[in-house]
Amino acid sequence: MLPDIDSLGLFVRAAELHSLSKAAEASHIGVAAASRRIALLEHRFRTTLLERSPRGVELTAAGVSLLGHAKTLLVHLNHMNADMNDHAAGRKGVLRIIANTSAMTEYLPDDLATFARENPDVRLVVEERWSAEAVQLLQAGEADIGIVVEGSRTEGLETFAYRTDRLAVIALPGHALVQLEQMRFEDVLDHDLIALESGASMMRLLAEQAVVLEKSLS
Amino acid sequence: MLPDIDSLGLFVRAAELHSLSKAAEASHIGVAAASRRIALLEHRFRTTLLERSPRGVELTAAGVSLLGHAKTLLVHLNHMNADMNDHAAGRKGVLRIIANTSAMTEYLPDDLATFARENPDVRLVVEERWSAEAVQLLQAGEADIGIVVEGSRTEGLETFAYRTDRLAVIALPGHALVQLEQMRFEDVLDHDLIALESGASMMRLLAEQAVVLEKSLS
DNA sequence: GAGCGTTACGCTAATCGTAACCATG
DNA sequence: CATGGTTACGATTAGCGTAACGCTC
Repeated sequence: MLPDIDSLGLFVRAAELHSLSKAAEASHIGVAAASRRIALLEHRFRTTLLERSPRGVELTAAGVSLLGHAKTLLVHLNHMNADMNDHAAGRKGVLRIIANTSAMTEYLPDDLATFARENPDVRLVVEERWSAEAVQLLQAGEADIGIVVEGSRTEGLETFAYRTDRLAVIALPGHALVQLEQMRFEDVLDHDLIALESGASMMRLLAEQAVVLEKSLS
Repeated sequence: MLPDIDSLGLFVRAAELHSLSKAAEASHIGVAAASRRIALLEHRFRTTLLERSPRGVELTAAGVSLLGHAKTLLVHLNHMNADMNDHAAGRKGVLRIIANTSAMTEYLPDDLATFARENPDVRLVVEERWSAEAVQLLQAGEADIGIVVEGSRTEGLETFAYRTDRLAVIALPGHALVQLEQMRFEDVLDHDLIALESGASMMRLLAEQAVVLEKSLS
């Protein structure tokens, strides 16, 4: 039911070289075998993939579709192989972590240092991204762990509470906010704010809270 | 060099059922064959994937890594198969289009109607997303065409100009802006605006232009 | 001894390369 | 007639199931 990898690789080469013969050579098999493998692929899919002519092959519509899938599939397979090579070489693998700005600067460095000390064989790759991007990368399998701000849309992902982040307001001495005995988020909204870029999830979160309070971030 | 799909499928089942025998049965092959296939996989990767015990199998660290890769790989393979089945059935495939709000409401419906009339065998799937999300989906191969606002980060993607969008300012009669003979973007920035959500790319674009003019959106 | 995984041994079936065969510019 | 793809045939080999075996609870 499922097609085999080698044939897909052959197909990709044939499609890109516009030639079965070249593809066969590149795949280190005979032309006859190549022809049959493609034919088998077509029979399996019940569709013609290549338009044959005496001076090469061209993709059909179905071929174009398959080419896209096959290429990303092969790329993924290479990632897998690389990972497994890491394991074979003793490294226990790569842990890809995506963190937002606050985690990156606050808690993460310490935690990562501890983890790295206890697991010297695990290679850590850390990237800083906005929460929304982090979720996308996680869903695409491009990363293993993401640290995002509360309230992010995390469909299909497992979530755990990591740390609590405290936000502070900085104002000039004598500013109206400083006069207050107890400052609530609501009070802050009455003033102009200098904060993060508007794309940051932190800001989205603040904006959502502002809406709840029937005010707006300005 | 590359592992075969069937073995990966077997491995996934073995990992999830914690049993080689069950996995063999589920894969419609004998236990002996299953054992050998896993052994071959391990030999190929030069790593042990499963910890054997008299009452089943458990994943090793390398096995956990492989399981993740194998599962997403198999999912992708199913997508591919589905697509090819579409082609076999005469449908020329699915064109997945991601559009932002303005394209969705302005130009796209007409263009899609025309295309659908001329290509009845192509199934169209349209989704509305913000430009940044659209780019992510395209890069992940989850969509074929995206319509985004100018200035989006489109690394690794081909871009073409689609349509020009005209923005309008709506104000009460007698508003300062209405008095102007000719209104420039710069002039608009001197006033408070009610526009789209701050996450929308359109807003990012406006904000960038505002920065160029040394003003700010408020 | 019941359950589970592994190894040994024939056998079948898939796959290959060589070579002869078509089609087109 | 040179180029590129296809089909035929014999040989190789990779993969299967049956069956015997080893280990642990």
